[in-house]
Amino acid sequence: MVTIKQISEKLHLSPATVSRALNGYPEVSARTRLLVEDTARRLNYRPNQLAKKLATGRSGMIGLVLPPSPDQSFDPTFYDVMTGLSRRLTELDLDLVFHAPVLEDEVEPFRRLVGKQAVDGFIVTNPKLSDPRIEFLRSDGVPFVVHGRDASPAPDYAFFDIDNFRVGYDAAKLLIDLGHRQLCFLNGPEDVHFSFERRRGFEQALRDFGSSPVFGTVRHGRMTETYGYMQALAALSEPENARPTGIACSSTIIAAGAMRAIRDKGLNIPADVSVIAHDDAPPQVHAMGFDPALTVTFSPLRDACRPLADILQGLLNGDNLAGLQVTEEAELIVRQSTGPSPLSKQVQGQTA
Amino acid sequence: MVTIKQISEKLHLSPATVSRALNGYPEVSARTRLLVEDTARRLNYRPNQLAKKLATGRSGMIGLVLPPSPDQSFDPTFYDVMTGLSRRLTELDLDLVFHAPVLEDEVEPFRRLVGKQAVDGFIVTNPKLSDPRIEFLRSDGVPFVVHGRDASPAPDYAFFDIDNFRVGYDAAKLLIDLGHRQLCFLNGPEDVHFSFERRRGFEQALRDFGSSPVFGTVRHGRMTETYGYMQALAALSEPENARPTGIACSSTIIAAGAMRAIRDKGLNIPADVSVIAHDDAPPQVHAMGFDPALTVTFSPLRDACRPLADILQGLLNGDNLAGLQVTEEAELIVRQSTGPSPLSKQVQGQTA
DNA sequence: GGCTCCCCCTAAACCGCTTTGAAAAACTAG
DNA sequence: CTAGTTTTTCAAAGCGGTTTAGGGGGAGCC
Repeated sequence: MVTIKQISEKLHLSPATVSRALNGYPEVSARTRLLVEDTARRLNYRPNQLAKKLATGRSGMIGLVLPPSPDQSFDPTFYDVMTGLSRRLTELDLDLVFHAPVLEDEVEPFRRLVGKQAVDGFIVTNPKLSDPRIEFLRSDGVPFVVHGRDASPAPDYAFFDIDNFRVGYDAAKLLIDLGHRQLCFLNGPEDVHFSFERRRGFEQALRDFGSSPVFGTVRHGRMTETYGYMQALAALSEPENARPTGIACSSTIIAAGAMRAIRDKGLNIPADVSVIAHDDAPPQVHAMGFDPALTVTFSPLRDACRPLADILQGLLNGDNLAGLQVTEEAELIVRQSTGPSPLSKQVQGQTA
Repeated sequence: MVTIKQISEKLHLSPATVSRALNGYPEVSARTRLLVEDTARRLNYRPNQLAKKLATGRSGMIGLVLPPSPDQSFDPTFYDVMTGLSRRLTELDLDLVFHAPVLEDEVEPFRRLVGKQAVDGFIVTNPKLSDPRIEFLRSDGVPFVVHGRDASPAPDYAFFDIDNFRVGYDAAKLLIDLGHRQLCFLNGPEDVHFSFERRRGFEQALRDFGSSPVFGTVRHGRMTETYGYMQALAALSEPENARPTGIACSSTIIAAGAMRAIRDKGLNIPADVSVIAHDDAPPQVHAMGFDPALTVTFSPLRDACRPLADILQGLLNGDNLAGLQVTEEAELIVRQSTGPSPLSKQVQGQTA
């Protein structure tokens, strides 16, 4: 392995100058810089990361801990985040160190990594409404950025989130605008912030557009196809006057289940029942291809990776927190799975 | 952060002694050692990993690169490996640094990590028959262990694999013993070693037990439910005399598809068609619950993680290669998805 | 008492890089 | 030509550990 010292000797320069030249410091002449850069290249010099890190006090490692999962199954969205994150961090010359917690203690990997001084910061995914990992990192003063957020009304940490209130709001609004008066929202788990926000948005829309009364029920659960199927089936089995004509889903996977249930009931989409979902574009489900094409609020998870990485870097550079709390809007894309309520003739006048 | 120097000053000892005491070197008195250990604990001393690594020349990091996937979808088995590996490596005080390649170049992440001197070794998963990653690492002299192996008849690297020849052989043998004379093998992709080996085993069994002629076709493809469904459907649509009564599958996911196809054809399992699969126990599919219970060759992926990690550690310690090439047997578990051939009366005499 | 031996410990070098403080070199101005 | 700046370079001190070479002092032996 070729070191800075070797280069300096070869060039009759001091290691200090070589280091400066390679790291773009101004106090080195252009000629010397070129010379150094050239020899470094020719000698195929690679700075020893460890030495660099020891000297600078930065490890260049970012901790990523697999979020705890209720059953031991895998959250496919995490995979998406992980790969996207890795790619972006690589560009920033940071590395991802991955840990899977032993199930009992979700904080332990963080404690361990912090104790070892092995990482400069963390990315926290799938935060709970009240999350012990966030609590720990905050109290320990370790830099971290959250994908999503916890329940605190004004978080004092860096995060990247989408406007989940709007997701719920827009879904409900669209359905209401189409004349639907009996809605059902198949939301995510009850203990995560995004579900909470979407529910708030959903219910706010019910209130805002309730010139004629609109009814909506919200159901919570793990976002699986089965959950979507079962809950939609249950909703559609209600007596006629409580049966939803518009179903909002917190994920495309849920929507897949819901649509299956609708069909099993002998109903048509969107003639009898409209379906809208939030789509964060997990590749598995995208490939599925919905028929009819699904109306969604759209915000690809992968798109979150770049900001997440960049926010973290900002954090490490000591940037102001204000710029490191990002909330993005999801895009409403209307396709064929939503249409006017089958009962809309009765209420059209009131809506318009 | 408390350092060795602080401890040494507090105790009026030299840093050298403290270092020795903490690392269990013999040339330090029992009394001193206890003293040092005790103060270290009280002061909550954590050795700086970077400094340690710089001094010892070991980074304590293991590289894990997401294997390239033909489409961009996720191989759920990789997740299993990743978590299991992380847990075991944590016990060995090693950390996993994760990289996702940009799609064009699967070797690049390795080159990068090696260049940065960021890792002590690699775990390579999903090897191809001829694999550029293995090629690179070998030529570069970096320690690595392969989960599976490539096509070389006598690999000169460390690996952990299951006896895939036997997997194919046992599956065919079981079906043949049950009187089946027309078999079909829905194997994995053509360009991976395990498929190749299983096919070899499968075909060997056909030859070994061919006192009465046995026919078997082997199909290759990506191991998805759809693949299983399509291929099984195709096989079952053959003219009567070429229609398989026993289907072997390279994974439980394939089997799920195959079983669906069998049912769609109005056939019964195992009365009309027997199904056997290889089961590496990915949690997603396990949960699925087969009906009838699936006969399998069994070897959980998770079980591979511990040996993989241990082999790698052996490698880093300079152990002899011979002990670091491990092939394990899969276990044959006969359940309800296999039964005598519906045509067995005709051939029973010849088999017994 | 003098000698060796062993045990326990220390001083100092080292890992490869960064960074501070100061000196040398190269300009600029008077 | 000298004094004063500015630019460029260097020596040396870290970063926090490990490790080598060596030293003090008590025990054992003659």
